[in-house]
Amino acid sequence: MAKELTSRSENYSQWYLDLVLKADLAENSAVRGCMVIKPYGYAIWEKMQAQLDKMFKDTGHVNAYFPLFIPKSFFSREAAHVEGFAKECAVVTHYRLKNDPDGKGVVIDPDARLEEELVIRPTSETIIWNTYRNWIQSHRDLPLLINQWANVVRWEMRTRLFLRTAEFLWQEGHTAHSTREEAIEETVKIINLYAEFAEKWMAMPVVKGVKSENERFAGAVDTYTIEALMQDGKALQSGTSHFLGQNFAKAFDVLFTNKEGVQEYVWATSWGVSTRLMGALIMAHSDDNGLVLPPKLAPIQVVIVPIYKKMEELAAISAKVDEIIPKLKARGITVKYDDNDNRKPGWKFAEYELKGVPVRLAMGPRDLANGTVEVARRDTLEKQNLPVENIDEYVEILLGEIQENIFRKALSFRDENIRKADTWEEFKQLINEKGGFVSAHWDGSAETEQRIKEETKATIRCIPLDGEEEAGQCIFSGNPSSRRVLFAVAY
RNA sequence: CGGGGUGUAGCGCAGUCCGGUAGCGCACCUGGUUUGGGACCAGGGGGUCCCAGGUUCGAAUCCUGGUACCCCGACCA
Repeated sequence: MAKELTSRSENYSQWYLDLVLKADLAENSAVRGCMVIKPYGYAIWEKMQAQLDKMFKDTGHVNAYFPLFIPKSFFSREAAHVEGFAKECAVVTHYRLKNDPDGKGVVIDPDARLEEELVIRPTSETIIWNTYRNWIQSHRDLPLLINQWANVVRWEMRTRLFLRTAEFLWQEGHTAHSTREEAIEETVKIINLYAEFAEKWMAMPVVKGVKSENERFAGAVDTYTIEALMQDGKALQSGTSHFLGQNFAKAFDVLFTNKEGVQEYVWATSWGVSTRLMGALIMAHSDDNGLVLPPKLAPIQVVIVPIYKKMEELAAISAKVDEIIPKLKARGITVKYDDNDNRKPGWKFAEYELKGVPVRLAMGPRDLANGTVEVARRDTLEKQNLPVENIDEYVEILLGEIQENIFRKALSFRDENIRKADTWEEFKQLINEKGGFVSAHWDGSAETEQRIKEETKATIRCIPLDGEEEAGQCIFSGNPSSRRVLFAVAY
């Protein structure tokens, strides 16, 4: 019993941390706030990347790469943007080290000070729009639909593996359009794409909506978001898509000549999802036995464990397994045969449950004699013995079933945890005692939002896109409101 | 940046109050027995006790200064 997980009921955040460490997803590095993503964790991220990249390309986007460093002056161009990001940036001031004159290691060479400091990108709008100025002259150059996969740095004060790290991996899309309508259409297209990815691939239901002014991206006109609900009742912002209006075009002088021959500022969007999605994925489905991964993103979808006493038995089992593996692979299923003799079956069962492998096949002498195999599914922990012929077909169907089942489970949890509040007392009680999303009327003012946050820690997660017009009164101020918004305590 | 805590083997910790041979569990190595839910026995290897200075015959332990990380708040994808 090497790896004990803290249970969720005992201490949810410790459970999360234990899980990330013990499932070998990531660990803290020698650098404060920065993590090492380990091979198993990175393999999950690669699967996410592959699918997202495909979805971006299917919608007409192309990849490019812009520099890690951004001249400091670029940050002063867009006022709201500076305000939002300036505080948390890492800055490069020198370009050379030299041997310490006292003979101890190296020191910064004071003669190597940069003329202009370089900011390590917290996001790339500025460097990209500075570049777009040279790329865009005419409406014929538009739209420009570019994505980049990159790392960014935000000097966060408190960090948590995957959920908030000083350096993180993400993709950031930056598009340029000739009309406001087209840019808004792009913003919405992407938030829908993110929602589809979250639900179909991560099996994680999300609420699509628009951010309030307080929660909006620095420099955006509108921020669209997908919000997910974690098992502890806290919300996690999982992806954002921003309509930037002409703010960055104006800041970086990006103009195009329209069909009428008139110069206009370009319309912009930007959008991103990050390795935070890993945190969301981990928390969305996992249990006290470890990770539960949706089959579509599991690096190993099926593990086969042999059970044997003598080496002859192992040989016989391996021969049978060698027939099964090609059939599974032919169906596009990723399979691992763990015939490592140093670990007992019980150890392997526990280990692969911890790692969230969706399906486990176990085969021993008994199965060999009966022509069967033991099939165990990670989501429900159910086991059954099935005939070994056509097991590949069964496993393929089962993987699909698991994908659906964990989504349904997460969806009903989410839906059970959206509650309406019509009075301030009711609101406070729901936030404090039940958590989850609370749907309530809000007067639309930043002050009210701020006061609610101070008193309950709850913030407006979003104004849901599918919300209906409904006359009501703000739960805090009593002022009139035309629709409900979703509040929650967030990560 | 405020409040609290911790730095001792790869990991988790005891030892520190009261100075005197650096320990335990897991992991690791060797051999054997095991293998249908985290095996057992025997043997073995592994340490600048966070750093610097001080007190002392002698410091993981006492004193001074530093430093790193973790947790709780304010800030955030």
